[in-house]
Amino acid sequence: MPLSQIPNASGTCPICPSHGKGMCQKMRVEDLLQTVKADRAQRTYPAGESLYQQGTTSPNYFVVLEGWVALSATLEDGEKQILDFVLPGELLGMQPYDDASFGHTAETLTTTKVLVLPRDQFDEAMITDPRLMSQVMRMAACREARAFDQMQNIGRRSARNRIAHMFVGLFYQLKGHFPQEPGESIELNLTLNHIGDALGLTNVHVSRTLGELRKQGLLHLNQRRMTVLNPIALMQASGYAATGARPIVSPLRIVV
Amino acid sequence: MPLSQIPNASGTCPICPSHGKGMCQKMRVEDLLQTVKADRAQRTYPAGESLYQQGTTSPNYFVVLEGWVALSATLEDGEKQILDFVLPGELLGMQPYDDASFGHTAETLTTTKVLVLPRDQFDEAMITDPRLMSQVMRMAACREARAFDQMQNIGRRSARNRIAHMFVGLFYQLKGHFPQEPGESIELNLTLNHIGDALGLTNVHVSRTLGELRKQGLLHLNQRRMTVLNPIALMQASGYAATGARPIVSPLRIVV
DNA sequence: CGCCAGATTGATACTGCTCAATGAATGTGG
DNA sequence: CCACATTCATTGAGCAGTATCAATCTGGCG
Repeated sequence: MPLSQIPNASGTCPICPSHGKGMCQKMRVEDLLQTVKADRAQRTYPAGESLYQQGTTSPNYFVVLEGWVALSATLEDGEKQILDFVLPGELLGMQPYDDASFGHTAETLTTTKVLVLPRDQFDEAMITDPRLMSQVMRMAACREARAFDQMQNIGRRSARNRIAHMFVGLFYQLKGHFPQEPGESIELNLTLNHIGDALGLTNVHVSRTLGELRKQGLLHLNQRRMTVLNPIALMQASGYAATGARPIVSPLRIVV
Repeated sequence: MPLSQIPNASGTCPICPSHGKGMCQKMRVEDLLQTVKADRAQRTYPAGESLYQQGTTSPNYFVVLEGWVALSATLEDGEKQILDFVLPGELLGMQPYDDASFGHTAETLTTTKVLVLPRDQFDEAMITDPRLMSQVMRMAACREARAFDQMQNIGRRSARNRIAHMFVGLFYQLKGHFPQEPGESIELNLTLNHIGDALGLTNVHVSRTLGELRKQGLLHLNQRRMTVLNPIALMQASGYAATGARPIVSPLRIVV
């Protein structure tokens, strides 16, 4: 039996390429809690706090239920790199070794509601229920793929194209499709500093480049809302148009 | 029972931070084959071939037994980014969805011996044997961590420091410890182009920067052999000295 | 109203890239 | 074993893209 056909999650998600084949799935929080045999422990964080910090360990996994979380690392010289944005439905806290300390910090960008899952119980549940483990494994593979995508973006694209790529990726994650009509917009809970830290640029340069994109009529960013003006040109700049590749969306989302 | 204590792999590895706690393990190929119920199918590739290619699917997983493999992606404009170097003992071919196509190419840098594992059988084995799956999951988490490390390197360090970081990381993976004595050396099966593609630099700039590092007496690269001249200064430049973090080594290695 | 974080803009410096020429090493066929 | 081709590395000159520093502007909020 292929991993994908393990019957566990209920419902399919309309976004991912494997739509309808049972791979991209939604799991209900209560089903998860039952599998893990854990009580519902929800916690709400204001913007700007950390779920866990670089260099520490945590006895919990977290499921993001609402809000945006950024994974970031601070280097020896104080430079910060944002590694990934985590949107609702994803699981945080996986580690290569049980006692490993985190190599990055998970900080909230908005008010964020998370589900707290004791590590012991969750690990135990994965052993007794391979269906769960296989889904977590897929999620891990997905995160690697997203990290690879980011590496290409940072390493090999111009500032202009980096921004376009990131924005289109987030657009797709949030809306479930590529930008098509002029005027479509998403809410970006990000400052220019966040964008710069994610893309290996300074906030100053992000500002200039956004101005350019604006002037060229590709997109518009104002008050944390990004509006697409010219979807064709934006897709072109993002790099998604040429390859036909799609942004990577987690194969599993955990929902209330 | 913590995931780490699932008894499957035999032997511990002397490298990783969890040494001796049963987490970083070696698994023998014959044990793996027995678990997977697969025949021993080995294949040898000359340097410069691909195990699988970006945009395609593969019905196999691969275990690298000997040689170096690079994971790389080519962008719409032909620019190439090397995403990771895969050394012997690691498993390749995990995917977020069953029918997903690869977002990157796995190409051999040297003559490479790999073990070929049919995807169906391996997936099946992971379901029936959670011990195996848990180890693969850890490996996936490790790969994410390594990707994160690379992102920091590319996004936020100078060319000089990027090179130092990468070389120290590879040194650690190969030798099991940080450079300590002047004169210690490793074989890097890489051209300057490979190094540049991994670090988001041009081969020209890598050449210049290596010249500088040489002149400053940190290290020396010649005929694919990197010799450490000043371990202290090199560690400083690599960023490992300041944070105390260690290069990420896979928690599982599959050996003959 | 005043404060403050975030965004914008300008001037200047620097890092790393491009293009191009040359040199060194490696491989190939005769 | 040599002549040649090919790939890889080095070096120089000039340029492009991004950073830095600093000043100013804007909008939200106590």
